[in-house]
Amino acid sequence: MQIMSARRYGQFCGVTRALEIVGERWALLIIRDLLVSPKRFTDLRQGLPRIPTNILSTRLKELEEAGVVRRRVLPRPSGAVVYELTEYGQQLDEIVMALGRWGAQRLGEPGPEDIVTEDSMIMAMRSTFHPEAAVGRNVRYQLNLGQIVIHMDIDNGDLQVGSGEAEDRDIVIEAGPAIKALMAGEITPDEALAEGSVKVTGDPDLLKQFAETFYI
Amino acid sequence: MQIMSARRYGQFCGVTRALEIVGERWALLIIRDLLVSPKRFTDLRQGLPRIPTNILSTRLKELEEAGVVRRRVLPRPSGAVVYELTEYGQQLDEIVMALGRWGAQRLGEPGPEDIVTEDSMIMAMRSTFHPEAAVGRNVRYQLNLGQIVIHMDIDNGDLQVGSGEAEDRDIVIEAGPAIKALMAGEITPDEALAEGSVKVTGDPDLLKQFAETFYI
DNA sequence: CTGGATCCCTCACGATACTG
DNA sequence: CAGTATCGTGAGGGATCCAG
Repeated sequence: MQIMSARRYGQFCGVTRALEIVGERWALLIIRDLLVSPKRFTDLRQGLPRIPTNILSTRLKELEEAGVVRRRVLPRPSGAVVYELTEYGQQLDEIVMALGRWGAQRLGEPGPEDIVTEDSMIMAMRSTFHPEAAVGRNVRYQLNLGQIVIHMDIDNGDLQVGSGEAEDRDIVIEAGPAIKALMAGEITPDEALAEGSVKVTGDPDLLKQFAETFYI
Repeated sequence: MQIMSARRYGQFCGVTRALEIVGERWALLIIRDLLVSPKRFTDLRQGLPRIPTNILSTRLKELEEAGVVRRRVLPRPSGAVVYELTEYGQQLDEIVMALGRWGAQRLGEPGPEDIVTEDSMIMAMRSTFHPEAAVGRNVRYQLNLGQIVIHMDIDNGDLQVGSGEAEDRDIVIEAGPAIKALMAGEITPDEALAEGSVKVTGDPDLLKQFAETFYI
């Protein structure tokens, strides 16, 4: 008789159950990246450079078993394996974004070893979007952070965030970690431009609109 | 120079930061219980019987350091030590409730070792409350689950959940794990009463109202 | 090259005993 | 009551290897 998996909490409770499913180390970060798009094993590794492959492998199996992730083999000739969230897994979208907003309040300066990934930025932009500031507007932002390029398309107040350059962009914002200071209200758009920590190509007023639309 | 704490994820990201703060094992369960009320060390142990005391001790220190929990010594003559959430910690309320709703969808039958605690039930009732089903209503439910007795007071559509018996209660609901089956829609109130897995003292129609107000 | 499996090592966690 | 001390175990970290 199986006494009790040591990793269980021994309570009949929703929170407890949730943590047994996605509370293990790395699990919610895998889900964060899969919320952006389905991915191959190697793509997940790139988005989480410090995860050991055996842990990634184990987590994917556990999440698949729990019905959070689905492993899918693409049809020939590709034959590639992709991992994607089930509908149940997609339900974590709001929770992961809320956690991101909560944690962002304690993001100080990036450490020397800290990296920024494309998927984490896409989720960050989605989670800090304030629809009430964008009602009825149409704008296309492109954001360059070193190698990372993403775009935010606001169509009639609706947000779409994606990888790569924006088509017909209204403004290109180029920044480093200062983008967080700007979005956290630690500096104003004017200050950011003045000190050169944020550069724009296009109407600088759009940077103000940006900061009023995306903030913690 | 401190290279990097092994427990860090090495990313400059809100989700990552959040998980570094509350992602360790047991942390969110401690917070779940503190969301209900401030507690002493021993109270926390009772609500989390399987937590080793050194882990509880360590987590409390980490959470205090992160500004999530505050350790407070009550004034004389009590002199007791209580742990309570800071305002930053309170912000986890919605997240913990959302996790509870998400995990509750995968709560099967309770295992032989599974226990139910008062605080977890209080959070479960808060998180499954559907205000739109209670607008303008005034009801006082008492819920007995073995030793555990809690009450839900709906005052003009507003919910307050607390420990112990309800004053001027309209109905006492007595149940076991079947309360979850009822709230998950796996059985109807009529079936629950018919098979005896739920018993009521008071108007049985109030049990239907209950199931329409509190559900996953 | 993708998608892992395997190995070894370390440290966080778990169980229990003990103390101011 | 409110924790600390001790020690064993297993999950996680890191490197390497392997099959398709």
